[in-house]
Amino acid sequence: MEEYSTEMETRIVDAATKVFVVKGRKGASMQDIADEAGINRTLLNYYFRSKDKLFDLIFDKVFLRFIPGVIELMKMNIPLNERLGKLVEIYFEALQSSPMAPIFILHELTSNPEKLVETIKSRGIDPEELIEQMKEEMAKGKIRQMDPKQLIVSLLSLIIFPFAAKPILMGILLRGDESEYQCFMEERKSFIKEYFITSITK
Amino acid sequence: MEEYSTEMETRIVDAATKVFVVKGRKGASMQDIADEAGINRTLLNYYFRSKDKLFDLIFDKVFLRFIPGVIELMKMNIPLNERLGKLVEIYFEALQSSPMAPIFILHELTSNPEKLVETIKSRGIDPEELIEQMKEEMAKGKIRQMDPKQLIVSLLSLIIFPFAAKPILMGILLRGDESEYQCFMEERKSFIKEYFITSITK
DNA sequence: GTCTATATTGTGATAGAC
DNA sequence: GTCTATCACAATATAGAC
Repeated sequence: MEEYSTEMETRIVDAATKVFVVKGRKGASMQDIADEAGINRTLLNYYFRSKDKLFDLIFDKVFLRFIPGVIELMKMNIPLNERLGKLVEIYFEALQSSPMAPIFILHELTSNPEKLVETIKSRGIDPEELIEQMKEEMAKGKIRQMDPKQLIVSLLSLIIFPFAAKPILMGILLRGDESEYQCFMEERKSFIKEYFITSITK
Repeated sequence: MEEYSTEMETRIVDAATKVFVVKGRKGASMQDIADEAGINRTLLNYYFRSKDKLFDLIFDKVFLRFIPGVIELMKMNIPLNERLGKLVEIYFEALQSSPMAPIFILHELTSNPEKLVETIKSRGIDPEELIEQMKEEMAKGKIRQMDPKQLIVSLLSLIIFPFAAKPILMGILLRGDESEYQCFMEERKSFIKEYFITSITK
């Protein structure tokens, strides 16, 4: 029985992730990845057969970074505002270690929409439970009346967009200062909790 | 003196825009664009010299769709909540005619960050005036105390992200129903005004 | 201006020596 | 497993006929 993941394999996967996430499926070449890994180009084919196979592997891996935490969260039996607060924590942590992931995922999905079905449907991602809880708490008068879906999308927007739009924010709003961006993102977490989550709670 | 834009040129630009916006700089081939325009491939080189030149033209054009309206808005002398409401209107209109533009722009900027300087800095985009107005109205107690930059980014997030994330929303939240997505986006405009803009106003 | 033919380069992938 | 050599093909771009 062989190992599932050799040292060389993880080395390649790490390099491929870096390159694919920034340049995308077409923008990245096998040479780029080999250079990043510091190995010969043909080794990529030896270990992963084809570029497309390697890409699909990376895409799944990057995409999955944003799933398990949410699944875990859904299992907890806690009040809505607490749950939404934890959602912010989970996504910020995932995004801070993969800030480019949103653009990578969304660009691939727009130029390759059929991919969505394969990747998502197979996992147990279902916001129905969260929506139910929202409706309940609205009925009880604990939070303001609104469409639960609008609320979910709003929260995700507030969290994810600033990571995706980093280059624009840096250029226009923060005058190219990297440390100012870090500072901005640091404060953002509490901003979302204080000004959004709090304000929907009655 | 020749015309600045012949019929063939606009035909090519229209086709190139469609293709580039969906597939990106590398993902799109000259053949794709020629097919979309229904012309011979070599005519693209005849009219626009190279793929990169054509792409840069398209990128500028698409990017600029989101600028003039905001510039116009900044000149108006109106209260903040009204101004933010108009900002929502302007962006929704621009985004509804180019829903893929955000991903297109952000993907290009992440894999090509130096591009930002050339494209943005040359235009007169400066949020300083908007930030000033926010500070004033906070000082007067008209809106809640908060970092003006967080507020701007939040508003842009709420507007832009749902367009960029269309494939995800369709797949997970709306179960693949296109008309439900249209309906969702239609309601979103008033949702943002009612639940976000209103809630920051004291 | 528009086409065909062709040059040229980049890139993914495999064969085979070591 | 890792390398060199090579193939096959796709893609950009240009030259030149019409």
